[in-house]
Amino acid sequence: MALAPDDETGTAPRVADALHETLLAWFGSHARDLPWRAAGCSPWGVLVSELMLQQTPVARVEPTWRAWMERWPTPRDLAGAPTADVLRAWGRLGYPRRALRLQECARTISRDHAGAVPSTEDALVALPGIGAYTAAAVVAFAYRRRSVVLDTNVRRVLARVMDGAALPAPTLTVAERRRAASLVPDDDARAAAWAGASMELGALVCTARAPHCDVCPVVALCRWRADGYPDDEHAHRRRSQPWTGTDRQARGRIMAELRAADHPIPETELARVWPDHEQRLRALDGLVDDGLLVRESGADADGDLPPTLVSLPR
DNA sequence: AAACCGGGGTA
DNA sequence: TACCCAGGTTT
Repeated sequence: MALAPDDETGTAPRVADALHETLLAWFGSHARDLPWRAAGCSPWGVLVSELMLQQTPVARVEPTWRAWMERWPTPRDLAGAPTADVLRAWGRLGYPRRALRLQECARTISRDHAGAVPSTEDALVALPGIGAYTAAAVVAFAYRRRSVVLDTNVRRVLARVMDGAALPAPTLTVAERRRAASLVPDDDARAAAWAGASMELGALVCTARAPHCDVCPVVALCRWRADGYPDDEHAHRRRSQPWTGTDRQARGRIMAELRAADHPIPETELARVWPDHEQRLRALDGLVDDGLLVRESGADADGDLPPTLVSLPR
């Protein structure tokens, strides 16, 4: 009866134990030495890293994170900074709304939490820019407490090892979350280590395109491998996002121009970086709506119609 | 459930 | 060229 499925989850407890032992041991010797994993890193440092790591790879986040934490070591420091400086420091990490949300986050923490990063998922999820994944990650990595950290890497690892699927379903299901929860060790310290280990395996070994099964510590437990690497069942439903010529690219060009400028710029001058008039206006409107840019009327020296100027918010 | 939101690296 | 990558918010 030892290999009978767990009545709640359909998971054999013995498989879970073997996964834990193997993966935690592997993580002990293969974890990357990242600055937000250092012993002295504050919860705020962990939170900042998680916001930056939403959709941006480690290699590009690391230098920005170091400079950011040196400049604004605490939530109160960031809360008091000019938003223009925050957006410039964010640089080319992408999705600049995250920078705005991070500063809002700092202000809420300063005002409602006495400047201390909350340690519960409920309080964390209530903060701007923090969803289920980031809240769980802060609980695990900043406070070393048990949580269910389920990002795209963990989903892929579990889909392969447990389900024998090439990739997880396009959208996270309730059953998937419940199964992931059942695999998190009960103990706080081991649960936090499990979160790091399962993410790390997905990031370094069990990669989406070309997994490195030759060096995988759990290769012997992997159902996807045992089943002969079946194809992705959901391939027909996945579509990649276009980039060239999109509004997103236009927004990026405009933001880059404004970050580089040290004074307001006439709207018409932005035609230099995005010639299409209609699309430029649409992108500009969106950026203003998002609070990433502000419009102001230009100086009116001689009664002519003043040009509209745009700049980063103060 | 689907759309929107950046940008750089790699096969 | 196509696809990948430590998500969250809005509709």
